Amino acid sequence: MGQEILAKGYEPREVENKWYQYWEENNLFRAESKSEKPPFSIVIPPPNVTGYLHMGHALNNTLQDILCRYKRMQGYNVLWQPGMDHAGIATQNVVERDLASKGMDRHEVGRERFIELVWEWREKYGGVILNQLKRLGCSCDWSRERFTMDEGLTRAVKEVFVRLYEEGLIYRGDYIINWCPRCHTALADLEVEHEDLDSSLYYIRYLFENRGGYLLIATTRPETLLGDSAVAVNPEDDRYKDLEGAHVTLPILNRSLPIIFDSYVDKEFGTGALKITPAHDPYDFDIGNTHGLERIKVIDEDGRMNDLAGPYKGMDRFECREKILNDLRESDLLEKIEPYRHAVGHCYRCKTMIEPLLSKQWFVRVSPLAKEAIASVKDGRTRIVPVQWENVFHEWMNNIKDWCISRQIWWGHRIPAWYCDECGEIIVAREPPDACTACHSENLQQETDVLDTWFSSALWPFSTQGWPDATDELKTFYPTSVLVTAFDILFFWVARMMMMGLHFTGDVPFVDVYIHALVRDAEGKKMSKSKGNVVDPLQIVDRYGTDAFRFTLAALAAQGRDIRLSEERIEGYRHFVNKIWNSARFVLMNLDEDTLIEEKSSDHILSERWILSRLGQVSGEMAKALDDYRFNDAASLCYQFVWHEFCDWYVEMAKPELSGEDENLRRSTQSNLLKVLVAVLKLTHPFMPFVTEEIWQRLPGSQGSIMKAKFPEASDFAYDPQAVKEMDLLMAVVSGVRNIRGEMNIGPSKKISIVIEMPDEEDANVIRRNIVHVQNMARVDSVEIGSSIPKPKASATAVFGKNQVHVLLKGLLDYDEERKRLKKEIMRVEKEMGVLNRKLSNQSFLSNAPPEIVNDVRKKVESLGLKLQNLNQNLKFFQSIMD
RNA sequence: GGGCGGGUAGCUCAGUUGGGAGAGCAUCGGCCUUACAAGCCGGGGGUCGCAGGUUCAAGCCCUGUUCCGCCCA
Repeated sequence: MGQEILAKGYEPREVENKWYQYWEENNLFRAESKSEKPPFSIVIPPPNVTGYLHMGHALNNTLQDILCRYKRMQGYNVLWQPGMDHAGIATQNVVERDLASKGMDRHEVGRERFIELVWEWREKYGGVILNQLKRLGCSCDWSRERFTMDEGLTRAVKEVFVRLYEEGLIYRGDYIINWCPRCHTALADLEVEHEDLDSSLYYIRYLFENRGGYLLIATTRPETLLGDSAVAVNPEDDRYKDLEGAHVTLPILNRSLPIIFDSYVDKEFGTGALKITPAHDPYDFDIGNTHGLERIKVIDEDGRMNDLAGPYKGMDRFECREKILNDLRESDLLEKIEPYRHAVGHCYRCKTMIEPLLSKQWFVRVSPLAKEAIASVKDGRTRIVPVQWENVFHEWMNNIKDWCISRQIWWGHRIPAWYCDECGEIIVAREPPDACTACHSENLQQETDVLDTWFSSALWPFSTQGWPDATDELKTFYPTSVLVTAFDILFFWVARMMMMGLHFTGDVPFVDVYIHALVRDAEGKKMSKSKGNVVDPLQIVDRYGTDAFRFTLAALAAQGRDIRLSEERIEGYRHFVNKIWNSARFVLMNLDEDTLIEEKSSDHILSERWILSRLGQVSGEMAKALDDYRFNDAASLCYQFVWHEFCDWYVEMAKPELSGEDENLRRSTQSNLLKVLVAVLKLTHPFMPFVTEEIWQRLPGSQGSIMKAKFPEASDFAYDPQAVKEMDLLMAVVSGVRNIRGEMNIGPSKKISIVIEMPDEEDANVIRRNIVHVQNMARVDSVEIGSSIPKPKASATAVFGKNQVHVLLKGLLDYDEERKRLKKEIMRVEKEMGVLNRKLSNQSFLSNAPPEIVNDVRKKVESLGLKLQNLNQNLKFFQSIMD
């Protein structure tokens, strides 16, 4: 009994830092650039450099860590590639706020200095989240950390930009884009969040020229009428058939507007007549192009009315709306206002209302790239799990529009394009050119815009591995094995990585994409700062320990469903951590100093043959579940096995052997306990890295970290069907007695005698051999076993199949209680038999159902029949006593 | 408006080729049985949203319907 005794309860706080440090110091997270081992690689979805850990990160990274630890234990050369993106707009905002607090703005400090300040900020405050990931136990290879603004990744960005430009897949042009007047930059369509708002539909009279009357036009944005260049109606609309060639007068500015015919116009909406403002609405822009209309821009980049807005010049767009409505009212041109609810776009960073603006921007021509990505999913080169996301992916990819990649901010990859002051030539190059390629002028200006952060994130799987160089890392780890992410960046990131990866490496960036759930609060709402329902993962970790938290996330991570996180659930799994701790405590307390795991199987006793059989099955099932990304199944298999098989039955059955006289049996039991505990720790390690390491390190004979142990396989343990069958019988006997105790309120301290009636001699022998366990687990004093023993008087009986267990209860038995209990049981069995008998008397069931199903039903009826017979006899017996 | 997902025990959710409805928590009863009261033993609790249909057999497949959530326009 020389083993170190574990503390009574598991205290995560002390343990976690210690082992994380140990893992790092021993380089256990390091991937090998070249290796004989098969590769397994994951690139982390790079968090923002400004970010703090939230529940989404916690789930996302826990799942990745589970996979990485599992694969490492299976002998793979695992790379978990960590890093961050530079979050252009968000980071710039942070540093600008900093400046503002000192009464400055970025224009005062200038571009160069400002970028220096951002780097300084990044060194000082950026990347907090990476240390937070460490508290979750994440086993990233930190020696390979990357940042999208690093030199290497910047080189990849330039290379990609130049090549795409040369291939004609990047172009610059005047288009309607989404403009954020607060961030002062263009945004991609994806970066606009639509929100339904209660608004109004304004009906405005556009007077006809050269004839009486007016055309009534409905609009949600009256201030844009200043930029109108036409009015459109549907050519099929009978109401407006006679308007061919007619003109109306634009209210207030009194310009003449043609009436045009376009089938885009919805006859049902408003009055069926649409004002066309090509410079301030994406659809109007398209119609304007079709009809060659003038683009009149009346709102500027600050969201203010410009010179062309006439009397409204200088007004804010919302102020202008009110003023125009007033003016229209005064001129009797505002006919009515109807309440109207519609979706309005907002900036995803700052929530400011988006202004669609005509602007010169850089775009990626996406559809040729999308084709390849679509094909790669269709032919299975990339597999999306769960599969239903494939539809969403295809839906979006098939309707994809060009991607606006230029941003009017300073923090980011500056677009490698130069404009010639002399001839206007555009030069796109990897290095700054000395002179214009067309006119040889040296007066060149570099483009001031930077690239969308997602442009660099799209290169992440290969830019982090050294591309465009042909590095060992690329050869070893690309394509990556799986990408783990939430669906909300399926388009932002996943699709774009696929397009870029396929185009530039010729191969998919990842073989699998596992899309996991979104974490919501207990009410099912998305967690957000503005709602104030954010739960800080690190507070949870502080309260319950990392292992309990991680296990909870895994247990809740069912495919295709959102996660509602409740603290009760986490608390429940903290109990599980403690359960494992205490089972280890028990095992260690009962080992000898020289106990070792032995591999003999011939003389194993029933409980050992059984637990090893189950261990093998569970190991196989857990591996299968993890291979299929069914994290919740893997977690619950683990929970069920450890608690309800290992602890509830096997450990209990080891107790008499440990305290018994038989020295050999005692030693082999010790050995087997250790063997099963070791396997349990290994199976659990990917979910609960800390507690398993802590216990592992205290086990006799364990060397190094549990991280390097081999994950158990089904074939590591002998499967013994006979043992499983015998154990079922034993469990039924024990449960039968416990059930009677429970229902009749006979406390465990009251010792009882039982009589077991088993017609089958072999069954009886099984129980005879294991009688000590029946006594121990059911707390029984004396037992009698036989093939036909008359039911003792004053006893309660548990019936299972053809077998019966009578519990002698002289002086303890409440006859009435026992009759009630029997009647209840009889009713239950009769109900069940009724269902099955109806099946058997159904001719079409007998002829159509597979024979094995019919056979099963027959067997069940037979066994239930025996049980019912016994139950009825018992009931009759009690009734005769009562009489 | 288009598309997707979901309604299963009081709560949160599993349920993988259709074949006897499950788990955790909560609840009730009994226990300090020398690993664990963060524990042990036992019990109760569901017309699987509603209505049809296919089938010998439907929580699962089909149709319709209602409610909730999300995505896209």
